[in-house]
Amino acid sequence: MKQHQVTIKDIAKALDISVSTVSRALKDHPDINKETRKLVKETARQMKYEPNLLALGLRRNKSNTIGIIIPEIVHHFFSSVISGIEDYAYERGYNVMVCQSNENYNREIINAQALLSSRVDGVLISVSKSTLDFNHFRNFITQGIPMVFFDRVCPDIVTDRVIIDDEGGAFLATEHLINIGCKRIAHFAAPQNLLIAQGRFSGYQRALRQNSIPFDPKLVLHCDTQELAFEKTGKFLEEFPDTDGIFAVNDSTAIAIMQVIKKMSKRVPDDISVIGFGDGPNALIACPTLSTIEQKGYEMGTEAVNFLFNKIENDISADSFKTKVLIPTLVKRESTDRRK
Amino acid sequence: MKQHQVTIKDIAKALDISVSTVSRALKDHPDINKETRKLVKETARQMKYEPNLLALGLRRNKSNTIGIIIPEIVHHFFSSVISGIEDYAYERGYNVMVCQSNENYNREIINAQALLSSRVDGVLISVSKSTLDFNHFRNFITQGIPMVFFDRVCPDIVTDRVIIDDEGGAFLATEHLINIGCKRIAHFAAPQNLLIAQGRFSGYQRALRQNSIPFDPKLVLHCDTQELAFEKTGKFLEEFPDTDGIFAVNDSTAIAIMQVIKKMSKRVPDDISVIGFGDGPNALIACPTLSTIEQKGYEMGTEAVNFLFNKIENDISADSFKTKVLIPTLVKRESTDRRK
DNA sequence: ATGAAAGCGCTAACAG
DNA sequence: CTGTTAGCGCTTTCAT
Repeated sequence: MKQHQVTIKDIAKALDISVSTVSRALKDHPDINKETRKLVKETARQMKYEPNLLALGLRRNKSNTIGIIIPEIVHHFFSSVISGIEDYAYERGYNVMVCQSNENYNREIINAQALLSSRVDGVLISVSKSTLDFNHFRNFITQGIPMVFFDRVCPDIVTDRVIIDDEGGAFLATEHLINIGCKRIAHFAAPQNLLIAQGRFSGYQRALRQNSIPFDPKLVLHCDTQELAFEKTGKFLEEFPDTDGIFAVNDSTAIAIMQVIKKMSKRVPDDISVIGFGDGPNALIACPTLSTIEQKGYEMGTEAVNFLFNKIENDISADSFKTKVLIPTLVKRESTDRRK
Repeated sequence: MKQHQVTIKDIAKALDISVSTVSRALKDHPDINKETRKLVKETARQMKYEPNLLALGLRRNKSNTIGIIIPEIVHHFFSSVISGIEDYAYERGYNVMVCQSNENYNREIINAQALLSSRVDGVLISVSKSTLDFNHFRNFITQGIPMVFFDRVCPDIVTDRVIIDDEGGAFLATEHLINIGCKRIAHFAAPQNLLIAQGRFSGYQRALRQNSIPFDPKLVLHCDTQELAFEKTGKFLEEFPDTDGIFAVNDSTAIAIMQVIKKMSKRVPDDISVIGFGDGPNALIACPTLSTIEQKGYEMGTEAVNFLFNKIENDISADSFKTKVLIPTLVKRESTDRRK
């Protein structure tokens, strides 16, 4: 059974002084006698006093907690972001509450409510694939709770944002395929309601255009997971056997595509070159190693939480909103290496 | 700036009734008139009322939050555990506070304090590699806060535990190497202060013993990360060129070992067979695909949090402690497939 | 069926 | 330098 945890009242009683003296002594209030302060602190230590954050939060209307809503934790990119957020929050003395939406809109709504109820001081959000309506996020704004979107941002809501230059990254990826000689380049894309998916698609198109390669909508399909790749790649390549390059919207899809290609006894990169997006650890493990676009998750986390703390701690500039765009870089590996 | 969030007081004022009526109406207290209840609930909805969990927690001495202390979030196994915990906690209406120790003892102490201050209702812990003293965890016991260790458990403290049968898993792995014909089997191990490392080492030894293969301490080395594997594998294999099997304490080490072996122009599995432990997604991506021991992270998370809720919600059996042992299974893949 | 008031742990006027 | 008191939002006796 949960015990009564030591309170300042207990300390006060033990020393026969008032709670306010204890409170002040613990936080080095200048008015307090040095002797008293020392005594109080020592007693607190002995009694294993830990301040009650619930009480403090109630009093100050500040929980010292930030919330995260993220599609899924088990994903190298997202867990890297969380790690960055956690490390930075730790330095600043904040706790982190993590909610995963599991790409589910309804769960995202409940997550938002939970964070509202927990009176978090700020939220960091990456929206679920299935989310089309964003009103559940507006409540944070109404309540004056700072909110920063990262990666999967919300198009309709004006807030701070940390994003990758998806368009630019996709452009780099596609142009790289063109440079190594690919003529018929397919794009395995994510659902177009996500801005990141739109950006990557645009970058792909721009690269084709700038290199005078005709855009063929048949070469673009919705396929953004390993499972879908296993399901669709075979049929796709039978239907379009002249495909000689594939730009996949993420690494795990790209790797699955390569595995299917290998099973079909075609070779990567010689018959079909493949490039992904993300540069997780898998890219280096895959055979051939996967060319991809580097996307710094940890850095995205620290940048996002940095924006958040700026808003939380100086509520002055509360209505100027910034967008930080992280510039991705091309990582060339074996899956696009045709020099032979 | 953080706004005043709507309270029951605001609702009471709006309807010109007392706060106690509002409170009761919101939680379907039988004494309340149906009309009133309906009215209150409707008004609450309109005013976007969200109960203040800080106040509730203070009042009830229960935060509806559970804490996790974990070595690192960016790790497939651990993030799977968190995911399991989060999903289950979500179902039960609990929030999850995540702290990562980054394998750092001092940070683990501070994490524990933070969770104590946040008055979490229970904690789930996997200890850091560098932790040798466990007194910071005892405070949870003193405070009557249920605690469950998972995977990296604490040897000295009596609590609920969820572990993998590491000894058994390691036995399976090693015996599999023996069965396919390996004679000189090395073990790339983790620091022996971790119980899991001890277990895996013992399983390795038992398999050798039961198969009458002499145990050679020179074939055991501390090497439990990708980096260490890149650094040490080459030298090791030069020194012991007759090594024909390696059991690595985890998958990422095993995969790095295979990469080094390939660079040395030896073949896996024919010259040296390799087996890992964990069965993360990497095992399937590696070339050759990695034989390994399956370790169910998500299930470990749900089991652990299930133990925790039993303790939290029926504080009756508060001093009977259970240990759940998850039985790992052998997954045979190409890295140990010598049938040719 | 509803209201008044106390109290959870803490801080911050205000008073001495 | 220290103590008294009110109040953060909520629940819960105890009245009515």
